[in-house]
Formats: sequence, structure tokens, C-alpha cells
Amino acid sequence: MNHFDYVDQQILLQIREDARKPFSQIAEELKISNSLVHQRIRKLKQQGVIQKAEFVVDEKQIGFKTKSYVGIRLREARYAEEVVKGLQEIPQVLECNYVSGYYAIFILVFAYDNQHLRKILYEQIHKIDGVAGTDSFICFDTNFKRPIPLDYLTKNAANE
Amino acid sequence: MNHFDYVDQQILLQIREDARKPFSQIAEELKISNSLVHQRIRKLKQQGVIQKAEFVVDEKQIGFKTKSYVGIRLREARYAEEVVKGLQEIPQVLECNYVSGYYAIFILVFAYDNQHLRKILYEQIHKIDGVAGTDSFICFDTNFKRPIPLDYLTKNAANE
DNA sequence: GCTGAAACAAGTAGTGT
DNA sequence: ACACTACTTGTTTCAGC
Repeated sequence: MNHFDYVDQQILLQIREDARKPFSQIAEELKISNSLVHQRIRKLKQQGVIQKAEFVVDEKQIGFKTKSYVGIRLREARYAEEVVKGLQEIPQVLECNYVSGYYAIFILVFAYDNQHLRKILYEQIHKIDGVAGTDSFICFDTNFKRPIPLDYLTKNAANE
Repeated sequence: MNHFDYVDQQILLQIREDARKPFSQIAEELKISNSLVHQRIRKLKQQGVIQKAEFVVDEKQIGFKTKSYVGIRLREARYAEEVVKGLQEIPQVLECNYVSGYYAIFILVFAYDNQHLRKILYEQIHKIDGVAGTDSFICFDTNFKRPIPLDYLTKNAANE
């Protein structure tokens, strides 16, 4: 397991909320040196704990008003790979997972509006060979969306 | 509709993939001045197109191996708000949406492992008043995950 | 493993076209 | 609406503790 102490956790908590926060400011708040922040962030990157920094784009502001999760059933399991390839060709499909349960594949779709979603479903997804059917769960509202807790790592670090 | 031209699009494409990319470097690549990049990013922030910059944390690296979508059915529709409040108390529930279709609420859960997920489901979610039942779609694998396309804005800008 | 200073690079604001 | 310049601030490296 990776080493992961209080300083790492505090740095992570800050930069994952604001990736452009100056390291010098973080250092000041944690009362550590400028360069230590730099060293720790480099370590976290090397370990793969942090991968990259992204600017978050508001989907509604750029015209995507309909967010929907879609469960996909296959005619037979062997079509899975091919269907994933087909889904990848549709830019509005932002996420694609193999799942357990009633569906084989579970995706996240962003469309301009409900009509656009209907088009994507019936003119594109349903035409992919191997797709037996779909169920859509259109998001009326997102109540909350938040980052993953960091407690597991610190708990484990305590055992080292 | 917002003004949104080629420069805006190019800047967005770059910073959403790397929020710490130096503005000066973006300026160089687009062959525009340093300060124009700065101005445009400020504009995009004011318009709400970009909200904040985040560092992406790898869930597996920090101990969360089980990702699952969970559909929640309610005993009666009027319980909705209360159930959302209950879900908010569970830190491993990272996203919560009101949805159309078979379920009333659809959530994203990250757990240490399958047993931990089971615990969250039966010892926490099922004990919230109003929850009639749940179905879990455990993600065996995420085939792809990508950012939203930006073409809509530029298409609309052309009509202005 | 951490700090501090020094060299370097980038962000910011004001002015002019 | 954009570029240029001067100024401020942050980043990064490295010697030393």
C-alpha cells in the first residue's frame, strides 16, 4: 500500500476542488514549505493517485439539456465487444460500462433535448448489431454530485 | 445564446484536458496573445461555461474497487426528498438523480469491495424510510469515459 | 525528508492601437 | 477586440540542514 499521511490528504482535498490553486498558498495554509507541496504532488502523480487536472464544463451551458442513463440488453453475450465499438462512435455517449444484473451494458448519454435522445436511441443505438433492447433513465434533476471520500487511505496508513 | 467562437472552443478543448496548462503555451499554439487567453477564460467563467478546475483522483488507487449504479424504488412518491436526504448522509453515494422510468432515484456508489457495497445497501439504504427496493448494476469494467462534445456551441455561433 | 533561497516561468493589469 | 509591456506572483530546482 502507498504511504499516505495527513499532509498528502490535505493537499489532495485542496487541489481536487481547485486544481489551479497555487502551491504556495497551500503551503501557507498547511504551514509547510513551498517545495514540500511540490514534492508531494509529484509523488501522488507518480503513484497514479492523481492523474490529471480538468476544467469542468457545464453541460447545460453548452446546450445539452437531457442527461440520461441507458441500460442495454444484448441478443447474445458474444456481441458485447462489437456493441461497445458501436457506442464509441456516438459522441454523445460519454461513459460505457459492463455491468451485472438485468443489463449487459450501462451507458451515460447527454443529448440536446428529449427528441435528440430519442434519435440517438432509435437511429443509432438500436441499429447496432447485437442490441436487443434498451431502457432509459432520464435524469430530471441531479440532487447532488460530490467527490470520493479519502478516509480509506489515511486509515490504512495508520496501520503501517 | 452565448458568443462562442473558434478561439473559445480551442481554449476549452485544451484546458478541460489539462487545467494546469500554462495560458502562455495555449497562446503560443493558437498564435494569439497571452492576455487574450486570459480574457477568454474569464469570459467563459463569467458565463458559467466552465465552473472550476479539479484534479482527478483514481478511485482504485485510493481503495475503492467496486463501482455500482443503483436504482431505487420508493414506497410512495412523497418520500423522495426524505430519501435524498438520507442518501446524502452516506459518503460513498457520489451522485444522486431523480429519474424517469422504473426507478424514482438513481445513484452512483463507490465501495471498497462487493461486501462493503452489500453493507451500504442493506444496512444503510434499505433502512431509509420510504425505500421500497433497490437494484444494483455493478460495473465490472468501464470501457470508456470521455468529455462532452463542444460542437453544439460553435454550430450555434455560426448562426449569429 | 524537509526547508529556503535563487533562477525561471507564468499570471495579471494597464495602456495603446 | 486585441496586442504589448511592465509588474506581480507562482513554480521548480538544488544546496544545505
